[in-house]
Amino acid sequence: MKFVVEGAEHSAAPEQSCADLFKAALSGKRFKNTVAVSCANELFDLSTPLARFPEGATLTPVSVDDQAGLELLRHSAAHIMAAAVKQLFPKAQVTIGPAIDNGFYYDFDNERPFTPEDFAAIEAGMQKIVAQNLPFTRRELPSADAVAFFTAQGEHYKAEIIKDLGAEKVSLYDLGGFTDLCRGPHLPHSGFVKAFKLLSVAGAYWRGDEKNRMLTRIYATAFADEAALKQYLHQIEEAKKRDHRKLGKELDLFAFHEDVAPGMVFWHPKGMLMRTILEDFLKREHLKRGYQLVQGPQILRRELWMKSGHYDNYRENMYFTDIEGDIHGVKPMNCVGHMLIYNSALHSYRELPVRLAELGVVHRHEMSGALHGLFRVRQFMQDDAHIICTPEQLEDEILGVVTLIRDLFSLFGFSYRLAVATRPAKSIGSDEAWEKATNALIKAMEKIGEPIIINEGDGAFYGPKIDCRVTDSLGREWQCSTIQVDFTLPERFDLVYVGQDGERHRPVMVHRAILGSIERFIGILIEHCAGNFPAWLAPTQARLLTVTDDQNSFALEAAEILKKFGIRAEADTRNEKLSYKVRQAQVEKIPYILVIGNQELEARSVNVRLRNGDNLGVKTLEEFADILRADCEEPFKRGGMSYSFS
RNA sequence: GCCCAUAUAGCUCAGUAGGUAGAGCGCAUCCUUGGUAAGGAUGAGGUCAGCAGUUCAACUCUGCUUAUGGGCUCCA
Repeated sequence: MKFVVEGAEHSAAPEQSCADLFKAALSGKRFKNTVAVSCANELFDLSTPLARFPEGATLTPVSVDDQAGLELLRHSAAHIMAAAVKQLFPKAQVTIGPAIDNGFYYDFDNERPFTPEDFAAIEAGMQKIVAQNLPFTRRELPSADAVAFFTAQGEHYKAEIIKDLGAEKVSLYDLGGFTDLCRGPHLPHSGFVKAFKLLSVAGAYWRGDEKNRMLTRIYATAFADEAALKQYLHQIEEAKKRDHRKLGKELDLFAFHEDVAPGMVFWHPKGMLMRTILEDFLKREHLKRGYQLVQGPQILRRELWMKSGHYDNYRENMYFTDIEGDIHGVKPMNCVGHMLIYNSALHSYRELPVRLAELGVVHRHEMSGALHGLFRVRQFMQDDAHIICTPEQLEDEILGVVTLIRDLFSLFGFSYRLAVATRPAKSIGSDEAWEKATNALIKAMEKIGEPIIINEGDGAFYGPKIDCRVTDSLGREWQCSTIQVDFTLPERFDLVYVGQDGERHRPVMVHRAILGSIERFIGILIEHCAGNFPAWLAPTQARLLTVTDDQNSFALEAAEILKKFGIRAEADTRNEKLSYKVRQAQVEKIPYILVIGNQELEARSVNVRLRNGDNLGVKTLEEFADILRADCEEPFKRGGMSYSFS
């Protein structure tokens, strides 16, 4: 038989394996790293007989250095872990163990949950298996036989999986004395797993369903060499350094008082200042774009939540309070307030679109286990707005919102992806309304030149939506913005407008939030820039440091002058060495450090040092103000926006 | 809500066969007036998360509660 390997034709007997073919076709070094074969986008074991492939097929070697090879290595490492666990804990049942981003896991059902104290023993067991270079051998069995096989071994989860698969036959992989149900492919032998580490244990429901038994999941990672593992562990450490919870404390931005208000933020002066600058900017930007700022009450009577449907669908996430025997609900969303504001007058088609915006504080009772720093809190502010328009205006309105998304995220240096979510199986509204609205969303994205990604059936039950995922500087994705067309609320609240024909018509209503939760966004921003906030947002923009007490009065005077320029400046006149003050300002990540010694004092100027250590030399206060102003304005130019100093 | 781990000074952490606690940073006072990432001395600071139990004795062991961390589930 003939095959194409790396562009060249090779022939081999059909009973030979891919390994035989590659051994002849590849250099020794290349062959040594080859762990699998790829043919027509499908992966196979290296031991697969050539007869399995069609004459003339292109067989691509998969190296352990490839992404695909690494995934395969991790999957095999999961089997090795399961084998080691079974040796140590024969009563433990194995379930599933896939490769994931950055590693792998395996879920076990043991009489007692595993703990990190078990790691050393399990790792030692894995090391033994790795050292033996045990082969992964594939065999196929009729499903019924496989069920009998696993049942006899007491592996009831495996038997259940096979039954649910409903296939005629299944493949099994043997590794030493351990057999696992698996599609494969796997490494030729366990010796390829040169570096691995168990990372954590976690509870995980069988099949991800909370009604099922909770299994013990062991998270781990594996690499083809020790250096890659070390680098990965180092990367985890680096990511921890920019954890917003850690930086929030270090930079004194915010804190939690878990004993009195779990899941709710106490904003300290610096954090609140930053927040205020951000909110202020958002408000101005919304006004510029034709939104009207409004504000509804924080608590509203239960009857209203019944009308809106929140009482039926969202009650368990809401807080309620009894006021003179009347149950009131704390708002989990801002919609209803905006509906009432719209309905306070009869609107003409001439007034549409009405865009009501609110930096609204909402409360949602998140489950205790779900709370996570600023990312998941129980009280937060949304940059929320509701657009009420005619069906014809919908496309332009969506375009406006998508443009705002583009401008705001590029301001912070995030990249983002938009996706349209279409009608789910369970939903309300007419086909025509769904189709019209979905098309408007897609057309608006086309107009602005965004790639069209469709998430079929992922819309809300009440309407289609556009979701936005932003990517931060570490390459992590976050769901922030959402644009949702809503077919229910206009009905429930009987929203109308008077058309040109004098008749009453039902408007279209759109919910939208850009940054989403302000708390969460600030958390993301902190990690995105590692606490090095852009100059326009930094709580302290410049700190004046004196070399000796002799410069103190000028430093205080200079700080006042800079404040008059609209700069957030402060003087550090403490009796400490300059290097000590520099270090502290640096640790606080203050964008500009202004040093004043006798030289600068004489010239009534400052020596400008940047947070990255660069020195811009001696500048007058006016010159420095210009530098800082330009630095603040720079990011706004990207979105064609402007930021004015107060 | 579920599984595992954790809870010691304002912060970061150490500690003890079970005999009521330490360091560094920060803070205060003093000395020092020093040119770009930590000058020195002295001092103040803790009901060892909360509640119960075992014990002559609990920060330490046990149970419960609360919260936090890592996950699962949830996020109409």
